[in-house]
Amino acid sequence: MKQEKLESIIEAAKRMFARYGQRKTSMDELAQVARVAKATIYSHFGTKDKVYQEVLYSEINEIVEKISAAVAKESSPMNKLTAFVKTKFNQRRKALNILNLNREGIEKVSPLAGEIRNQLFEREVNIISSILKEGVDEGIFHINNIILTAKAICHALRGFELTWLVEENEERIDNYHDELIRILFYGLIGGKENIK
Amino acid sequence: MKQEKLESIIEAAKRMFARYGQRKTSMDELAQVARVAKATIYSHFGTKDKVYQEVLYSEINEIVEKISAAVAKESSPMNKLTAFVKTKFNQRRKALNILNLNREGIEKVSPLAGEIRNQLFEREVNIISSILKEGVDEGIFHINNIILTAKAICHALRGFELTWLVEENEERIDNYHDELIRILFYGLIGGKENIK
Amino acid sequence: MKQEKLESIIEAAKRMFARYGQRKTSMDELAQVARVAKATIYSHFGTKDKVYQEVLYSEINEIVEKISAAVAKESSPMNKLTAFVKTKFNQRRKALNILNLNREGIEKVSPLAGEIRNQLFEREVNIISSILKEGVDEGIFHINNIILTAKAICHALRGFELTWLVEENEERIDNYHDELIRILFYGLIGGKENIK
Amino acid sequence: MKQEKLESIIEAAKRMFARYGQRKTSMDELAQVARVAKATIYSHFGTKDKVYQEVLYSEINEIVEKISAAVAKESSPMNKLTAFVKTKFNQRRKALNILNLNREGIEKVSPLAGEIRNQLFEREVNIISSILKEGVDEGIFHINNIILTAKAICHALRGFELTWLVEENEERIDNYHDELIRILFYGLIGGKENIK
DNA sequence: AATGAATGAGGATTCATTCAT
DNA sequence: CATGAATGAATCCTCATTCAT
Repeated sequence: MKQEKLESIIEAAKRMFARYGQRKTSMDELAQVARVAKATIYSHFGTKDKVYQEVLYSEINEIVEKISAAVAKESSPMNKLTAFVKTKFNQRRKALNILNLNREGIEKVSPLAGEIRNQLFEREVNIISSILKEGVDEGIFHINNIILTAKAICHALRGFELTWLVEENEERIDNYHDELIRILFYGLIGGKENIK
Repeated sequence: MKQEKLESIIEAAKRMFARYGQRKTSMDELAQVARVAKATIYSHFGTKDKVYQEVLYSEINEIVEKISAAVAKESSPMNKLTAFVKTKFNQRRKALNILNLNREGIEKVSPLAGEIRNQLFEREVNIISSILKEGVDEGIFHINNIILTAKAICHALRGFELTWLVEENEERIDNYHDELIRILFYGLIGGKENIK
Repeated sequence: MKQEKLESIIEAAKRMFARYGQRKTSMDELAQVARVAKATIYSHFGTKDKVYQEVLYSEINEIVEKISAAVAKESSPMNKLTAFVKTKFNQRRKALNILNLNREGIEKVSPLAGEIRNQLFEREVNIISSILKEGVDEGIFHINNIILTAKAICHALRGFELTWLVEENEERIDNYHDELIRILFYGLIGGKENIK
Repeated sequence: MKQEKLESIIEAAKRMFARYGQRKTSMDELAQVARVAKATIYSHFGTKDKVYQEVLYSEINEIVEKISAAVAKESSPMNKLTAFVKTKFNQRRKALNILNLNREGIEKVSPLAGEIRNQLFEREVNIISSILKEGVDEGIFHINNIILTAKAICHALRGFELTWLVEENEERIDNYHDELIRILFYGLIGGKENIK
């Protein structure tokens, strides 16, 4: 397929899936927006679901890349963790579909989509684990089970994803994140008078 | 409408929406399962969405009731917080539709559903705020902005909801929760050597 | 469903399936011809195939009825056999779809259709068997295996069905039938000088 | 076109048309099975129907050849007739598409296909006619109108073709054929006590 | 000659909703 | 109040065929 058309389809799919979700995005409209015949999309992707998956894969790769890069720039575990959270949340606009995965059915919409989502989760857990281990080795973090803690943090962070598209006020969201980071580091008991 | 039929409809709706989601539950099937004519549902609820909302309202009321009761039983803020988390997650089987709201589209599925969901969120934030305030007053918790912290915690907890239906292993989920609670209290830096 | 619309659908289906075959008859056109909404057909029949089967059943019942009646009118086995053949072939215009079953795919088009077709075959075999038995009892026919002979005759008669729609000249077809009947009674060796 | 590719296409077409019928065999699949680009088939054959016809021609030629050879081997008219029937039915596996022509639409599938089919019919009638004439000349067969009788026999034989692919039990089919041959020779009245 | 790409024209089926009885 | 019947609007997908290279 000509690169031009293929990109047009993917681009349109990214936008439309993001805005309307997998279910509500019809192949008719997608073809219209991509300025391509519907059958052209089918000749290349075969299924609506395949198009969706393609978009998803592209997004999680981009996210992980950006996060990894941001984390690598920092030297202390605490800063790395902060960088992780900040970067993850700043990627929100470029990964609207992964987000929607939280808002639309997962297995119900696309069986493979759940798997893709889990892939992202695993990779995030790996990065967090590395950071935590580093912190433990340096004597900064005090954790018994690193993997478990990493997963708990990733689960918790996922909760914020849900807010991204609903809450309009960016500043307020950032405040939540700051607060979450403080809790992560110092807990409700340790206090946060030393932070920032 | 006869009480009997109405209950049959609601009950069927709860089960089917929970299992298939709003979108994938057709009014045809719903009527069939409820042993009622489709038009009967319409004559009473008017819209598929209205049926859905009725189910959601019923569920969030039940959840908040249970959580409030569990929290009231405890005396220390720390135990109250723990009770909150445990109870919230134990309600999962009785509130499958609220859960699905995280997994299916929100506004995309039902405009009002998002509002209902937010209602639950607000009520949870209120409960958490009360607990935090109590802890601050007693000098146990060290927090600057209580509301902000409460919201951050609620957001974080929401992340775990997503896991409920996917993860099969209950025990593992409980471990995550324990770990999260520890982090909430002591943070990554404070350690958790004093807990449990 | 109102009798009126239902009949309109069945009638249109009979005509269209007969003319275009199951595959080439689109539900869109069928609905249009029946002056009914496409969904109306689906609400009653559920599937294109179900509509087809309904038509088929109706036709084989009519055929068997007519044949049975015609056979019952005759007294001698030879005349009964002749009546069978003549009547069967005169029903052709009223059972175009059963005919088409020979010309379109059977299992390939509709799994059940093959079964329905076989049903007709079985009933025809039964009628022929009765006639043959009568003839044998009266000492007119000389046959070892009645069932086998009945089936062979029915198979052979089926071959003529294929011609019905292709051959235009009715008279010529009738000649073939006369010839076939003579062969059936006297064979190639016995000659036919005594007949008619 | 390279001989290799052309043969690959024809061979694949024979198999696929035989198994799925003209309609259900898509050019996409055919190209895939033949390991050729779809457009390659079109550049050579022009139309799906042309491919089909090519296959049909090839098959009827083979059938007639085999039948003629088998008939030529026998000397008595009765044995020739028997050889005709046996050989015709033994060719069934090598001429699946001609068979399918009885099971799929004819004109509806391919306008020319009907003609090709008739060609086979005519050639079969010619062979039978020759045999019958020989029998009449030798005083063995007693027939008034040879052509008519030949056609009637061919029509009847066609009825058995339909059974070939449905009935699984070969032995049972052979019994029907024996029975048919007996009827052809001796009729229902003449009896068959002298046969075999 | 061979092909990858593109497409127009359907085609079956689903579904929320309305309405006369 | 309850319902059987009817429907318009979508929706995903298939396929024979064309065409530039």
